Amino acid sequence: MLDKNFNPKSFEKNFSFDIEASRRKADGDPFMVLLPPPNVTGSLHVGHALCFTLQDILARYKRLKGYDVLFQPGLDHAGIVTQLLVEKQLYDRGAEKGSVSREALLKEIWFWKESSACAVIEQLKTLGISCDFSRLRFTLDEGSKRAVAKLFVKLYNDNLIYRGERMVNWDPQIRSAISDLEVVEKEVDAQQWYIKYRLEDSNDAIVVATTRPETIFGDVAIAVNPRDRRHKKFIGKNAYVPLIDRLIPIVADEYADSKKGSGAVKITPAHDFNDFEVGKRHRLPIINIMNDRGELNGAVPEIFQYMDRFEARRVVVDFIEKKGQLVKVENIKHMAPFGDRSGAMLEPLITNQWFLDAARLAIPALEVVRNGQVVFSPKHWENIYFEWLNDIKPWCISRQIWWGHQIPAWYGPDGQLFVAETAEEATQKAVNFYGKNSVELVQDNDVLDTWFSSGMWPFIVLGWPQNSEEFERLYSNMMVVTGFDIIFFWVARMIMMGIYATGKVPFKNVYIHALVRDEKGRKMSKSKGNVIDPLVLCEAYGADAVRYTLASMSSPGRDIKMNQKSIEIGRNFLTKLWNAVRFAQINSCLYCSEFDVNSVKHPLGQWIVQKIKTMILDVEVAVENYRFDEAIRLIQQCVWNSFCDWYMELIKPILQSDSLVVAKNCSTNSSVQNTLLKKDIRDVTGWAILQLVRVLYPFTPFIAKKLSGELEVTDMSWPDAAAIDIDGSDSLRCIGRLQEAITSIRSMRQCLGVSPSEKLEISVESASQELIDVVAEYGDAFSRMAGVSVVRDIAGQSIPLVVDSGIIHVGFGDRIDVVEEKKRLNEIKKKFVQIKAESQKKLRNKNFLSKASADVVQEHNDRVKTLNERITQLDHAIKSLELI
RNA sequence: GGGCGCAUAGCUCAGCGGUAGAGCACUACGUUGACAUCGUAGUGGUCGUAGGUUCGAUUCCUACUGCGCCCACCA
Repeated sequence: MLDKNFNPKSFEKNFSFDIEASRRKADGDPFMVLLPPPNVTGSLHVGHALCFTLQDILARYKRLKGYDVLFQPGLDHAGIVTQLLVEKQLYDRGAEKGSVSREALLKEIWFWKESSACAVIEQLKTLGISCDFSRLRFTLDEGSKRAVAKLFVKLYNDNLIYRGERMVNWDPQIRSAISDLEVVEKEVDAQQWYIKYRLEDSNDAIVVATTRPETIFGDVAIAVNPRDRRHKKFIGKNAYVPLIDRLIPIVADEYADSKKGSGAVKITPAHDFNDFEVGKRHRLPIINIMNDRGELNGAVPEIFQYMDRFEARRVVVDFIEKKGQLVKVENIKHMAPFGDRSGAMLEPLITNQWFLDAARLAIPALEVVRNGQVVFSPKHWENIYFEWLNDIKPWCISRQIWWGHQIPAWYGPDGQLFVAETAEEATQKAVNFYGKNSVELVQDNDVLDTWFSSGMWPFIVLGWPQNSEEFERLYSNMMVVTGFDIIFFWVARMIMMGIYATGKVPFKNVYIHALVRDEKGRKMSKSKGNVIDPLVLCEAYGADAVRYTLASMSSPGRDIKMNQKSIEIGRNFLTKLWNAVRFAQINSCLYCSEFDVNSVKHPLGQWIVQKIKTMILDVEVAVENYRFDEAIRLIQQCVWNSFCDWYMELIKPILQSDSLVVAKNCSTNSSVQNTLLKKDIRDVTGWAILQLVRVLYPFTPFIAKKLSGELEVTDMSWPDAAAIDIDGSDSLRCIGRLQEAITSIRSMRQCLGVSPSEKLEISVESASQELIDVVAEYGDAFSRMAGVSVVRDIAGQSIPLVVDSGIIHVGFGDRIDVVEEKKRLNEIKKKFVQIKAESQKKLRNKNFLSKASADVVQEHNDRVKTLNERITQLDHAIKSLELI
């Protein structure tokens, strides 16, 4: 028997994670969900909780449906983030910066990774994410390493990977290159200095505006716009770079914008992406003045050497000012690039890096989305995908850090490059190349961008490059659920690399879920302190409630604004469900396996069976369309409204009374009939609860498991709605009549301020035979729910209550205010007349009749007819009031 | 500068070419044997603005306004 109090902690913790249940089934159609591997660094946020919950709903739903489901878990080594984190821990423990060797650091990270991985998995389990944890993979495990090396070599041999000196975004804090995607632009307060560059052979000077005066040592030209009259005279002349008096040419280039700054721009090809291009066009030299720490290097005058870039900026400005070459300073706001991980201001820097020719891989990746082989939901994310891939730049894949896949490239003593899957292979190549017996090779120090291995994840986890049966079965049959922020980072790369490596798309469906924001709609971030920890929510409300609420708020194309209190939506619903099942238990409504739902004869039973059948079918559609919000709404409505508010209230008299009014046409021994009826209702109720629990299982697995256990049912399969075949239309109409009558009486009671404890007399003599029958059949429930006793003749005065099926007379003793009551009825009539008039107007419109669909015309005809009846009844009721 | 999304009840959001919905909040009443994490009944909306298409527009189209986001630009 269930406890009186619903306490999720009492059972959620008790369910040790069921690995068996999360394993694949041999039969069934294949379906795979690829969990976006969370960073091994740590704690999951609500966004993860949402993302994983939605995937888990899909995985569990498909399992119940009989699919062969693989829900593949994994962890990402998250190169830069993890290395920074562990380094910081080491420094915090007293290690000196720069003193830790590569081997020592890697050892430390591997050690730390073990415990962190466990913590992440525990969080997944707490949320009830039913991955097959026996198959847990890590993006830096041996299998991943082999696959990465293999693909790298293949790409290299196909000239899709190359090494070269290019300008990249450089993070001076991490001291590594990063990819364009890892650059975040932020608006910053800055200053713009106007500096005089003296001209050669003249006392004249040209004024150049710059926000980066420290880079003047790398200046190789000044560019002006050829159509800029102010500067035309300077073109072809030379100017002296301040402080160092190096002569540089003044060139004409469209890049110079006469509206910006002074109209003349200094060209520093080594430290600006645009200047680099201008430099190439004019064959200008490249002078690199910065080292990898963002300090000025040996190419600058000695006093500036090893000076930090920001310090150098101040000093340079100071010197220029003293020399009288500073014209003015402006305070401006402008966008500057920062590293998304370190937060440091980035430097464009020319370095030797490895690049992937993404543009070539993008061609088929674009095609598969265009032709519908891969479908995004919601659809509009495809535009974002196209936009990025259409203009994709070479991807810088090398990082100057240690934690990651070390690049499978080796150098000979003379710098000769050998790219191979293993050191042995590389050595063999070198031996052949040099014609010697042995060669000492040095492996490239760099590691690959973390997203390189992430992009290979769909086939890595399926054992690529081995072409297993599993791979054949599941690859291309998977589903990816993720946030829009990693469409470029991850989704696009999985498609590109998947097609390249295997010739097939890794998945057909990508569902992009909402972004979880705080209650004010701000993005959650540690610095704002508005982060909600899903574990805290699970602790407070239970994991089911968290899952339920997140799913209910997950409507497409809209971000989720949430606060902790919103989890009450789920908690309250589950409490209601819990109590409903408790009620069933108290009344011995258990699931009976011999029970045949199609044999249900009692209208109440037919009614709830019908409601549940419809709900199941609708939920199926909703889930298949990733409308998790819709699914939750449907379930909640069925459970709370149909099952609890109506069905359970209506069956109470049958279950609880020994002397119930015998159903119509039951002429034989009434106690025998009672017992049969009770048994019938109990069976239906037990059956109904089991269906509700099964439908809820994908969404709220813990409570579903607990409740199905209470019903002594272990088999969890999705209810087969198609097998439910009863004609419940009469029951639906009949219970509908009952509902309307009860609601109307309750409403009138409230309106007249009659205490709920006071029984009212009603008479249904003027109603249709159908309503008379229904009231007779459900007399007890009716009396109880409406707080009335049904009589033939009302003792005192009565008010006519007009419902769909006729007039119910309600006795109100001497409380009746005839004038008020007439007014009320007239208001209702007025509304009906108005609606009727609208329909009639349409029906008089020839265009409407000829152009509107037959259904709609019929609907309006029916409406007019129904309203006529009700208006007649209202008139009748008003007239009867006048007789009082 | 280019693009995308959103605008519906006090709040959070569904919906939809044919009589505007839910949850929360609010008001009134209520602890009748599943449930106060509850029940019953209510209050509350010219569906952002202006045009257009249509027999009919909250729904489709266009423009505009406001909010949010992505990409690009960075002297």
